[in-house]
Amino acid sequence: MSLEYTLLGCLDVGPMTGYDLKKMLDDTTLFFWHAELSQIYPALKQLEKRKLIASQTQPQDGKPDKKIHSITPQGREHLRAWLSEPLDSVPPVKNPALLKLFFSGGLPKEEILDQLRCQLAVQRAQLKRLQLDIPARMQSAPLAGAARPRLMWELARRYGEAQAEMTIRWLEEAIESVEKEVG
Amino acid sequence: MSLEYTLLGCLDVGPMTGYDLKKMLDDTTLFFWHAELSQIYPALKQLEKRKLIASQTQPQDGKPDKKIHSITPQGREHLRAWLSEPLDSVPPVKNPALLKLFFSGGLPKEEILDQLRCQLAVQRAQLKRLQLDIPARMQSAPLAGAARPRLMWELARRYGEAQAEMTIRWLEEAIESVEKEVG
DNA sequence: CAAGGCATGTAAATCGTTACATGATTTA
DNA sequence: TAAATCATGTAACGATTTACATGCCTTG
Repeated sequence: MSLEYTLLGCLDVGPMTGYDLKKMLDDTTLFFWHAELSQIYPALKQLEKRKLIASQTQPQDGKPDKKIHSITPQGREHLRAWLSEPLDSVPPVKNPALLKLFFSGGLPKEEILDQLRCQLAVQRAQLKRLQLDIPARMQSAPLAGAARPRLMWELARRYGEAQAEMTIRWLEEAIESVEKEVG
Repeated sequence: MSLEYTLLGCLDVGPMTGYDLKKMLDDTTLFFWHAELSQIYPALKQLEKRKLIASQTQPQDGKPDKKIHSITPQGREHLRAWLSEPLDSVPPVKNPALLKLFFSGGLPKEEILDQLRCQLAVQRAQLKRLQLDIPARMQSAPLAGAARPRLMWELARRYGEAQAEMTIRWLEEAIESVEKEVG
């Protein structure tokens, strides 16, 4: 259900093709939302049928024609209604790394530590990406100029950064706890 | 795919019914993993067909017969193989709260603040649950006695706690940033 | 000359939620 | 007396992923 609003939210920034939408998601929301092209194209068709977006076709040669989608006034209204709706519960989370750790009590100590060290490397790489790549990509994304959207984007990025930093601290402490443990 | 390992991981602790498995998940892993009964029952059937678990039926009256599932040696081996497999990428995350904020740049300042304050209340409640309810439930969960599993469970709980604390700090700062903002 | 970007999609399969169906016992 | 707990499941729907299909142009 959120994919619908994700696409409307992106198109609220400016007209785009399905391919552009995928790139925009990968460049800006990847660390808190993602979607495949095979999911985006049918969703766009459905949004058009509901008159929440409109499209115009731009002929090309050598490539399939470009279909440029734009949000309609009804679409903008629909998006706005969703944005105003309060989110009053903790979103359901699925964290396979934590799940694995949770069941790893029976493993040899060294294997648990290997797993935790691997996660630590992954998270440190992720933090670097959030501090270097993402800001650059957000800068170059369409209409990043307006003050208010830029603040929102920066807040989202800061969340990702804080999340990665927190996870790194937690992993460092977890490694210590497991190392110290008797048995 | 992870549901399969989740069930094996739980049954590695001791034999249980589908209903018990659901309760165990709700009591211990809820803040990083969950599943519905309608998903658990078919998954158990499939695991039994693959000889990774076995079941025995206990007649009852007034209620459907209990089906008590237990992990087989092959099942234990299967679980172990999964646990040893390194997780070398950032798990894909979906955070609808962050998604909404990301697109809220066009909303009146006060509406953004309402949304953030609502999230703050939700997260404070979540933190309390992680500090009070979850430890109590983990204590009463089957075989919580063994030292190594208990350490893993405590590490998972600490992650949830750190996550909630981080989110609260982030929301407090986000509210300040939006309040201060001109326009 | 292989890989990746550009540009569209469809089809099949899997994963997950919500609703339905049954029915006794216990608790508020 | 209504709701929750115990206990099993199925069916329908919706969301998501993976694989398939096409084909040119650019970059390394």
